[in-house]
Amino acid sequence: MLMHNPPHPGEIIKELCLDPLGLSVTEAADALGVSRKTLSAILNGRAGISPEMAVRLSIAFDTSAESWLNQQSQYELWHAEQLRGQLQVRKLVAA
Amino acid sequence: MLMHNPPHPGEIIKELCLDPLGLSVTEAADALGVSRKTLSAILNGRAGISPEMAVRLSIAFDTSAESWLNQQSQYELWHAEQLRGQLQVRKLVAA
DNA sequence: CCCTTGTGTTTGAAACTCCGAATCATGATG
DNA sequence: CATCATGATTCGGAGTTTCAAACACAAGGG
Repeated sequence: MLMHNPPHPGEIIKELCLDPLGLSVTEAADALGVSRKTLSAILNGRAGISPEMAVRLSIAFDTSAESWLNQQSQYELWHAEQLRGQLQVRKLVAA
Repeated sequence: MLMHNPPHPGEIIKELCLDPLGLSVTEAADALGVSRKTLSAILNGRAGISPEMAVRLSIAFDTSAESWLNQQSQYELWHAEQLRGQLQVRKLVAA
């Protein structure tokens, strides 16, 4: 079922972008053009990756904005899927 | 560059789900378990597809929640990309 | 003609999220 | 001890998703 609880994208940013370059939160936030608080919240999973933030990440780290946004989507979707059984929805098309 | 302004996902829902089945906004909203207002806002592009709504759509129309959420992401990303040049971001990795 | 019913949309309010400025707590340096 | 940098937290503002209620509009029935 592949029901593995995915890590929040901020964890990925830290491990994949900040740590390898030895960047502090302050340095990275400054480069990204956002406040330390904003980046800190993302790294600690208290904020998601907004579309604008995805573009910022893509510029600073030469990656694809789409991949960051998709990771965020997958993370949010996993949590929404946990509620699938509780949603009162009527099927309109045969399974 | 494929810079085609993408339609908001609500338009897709209407054309791909409601219209083929001859469903009214009222009927579809009722089946999805949300208010008419909520669905109306989505169809008219004044609201996005939330993760929970993506799961609702996947149940009612036997589709993948991921595809709906990805369409929403792509739509938001396109708008964010329009601001790419205005963002004050410093490259941390060589292009 | 008026009244009811059904349609889609809009208004008003509550809850939530992302963000910056300011503040706090911690640890290092002089 | 005092100072400073770092990361996290609190406070407030702006935007978004949601519902309940009310709105405008059309189509029929009395």
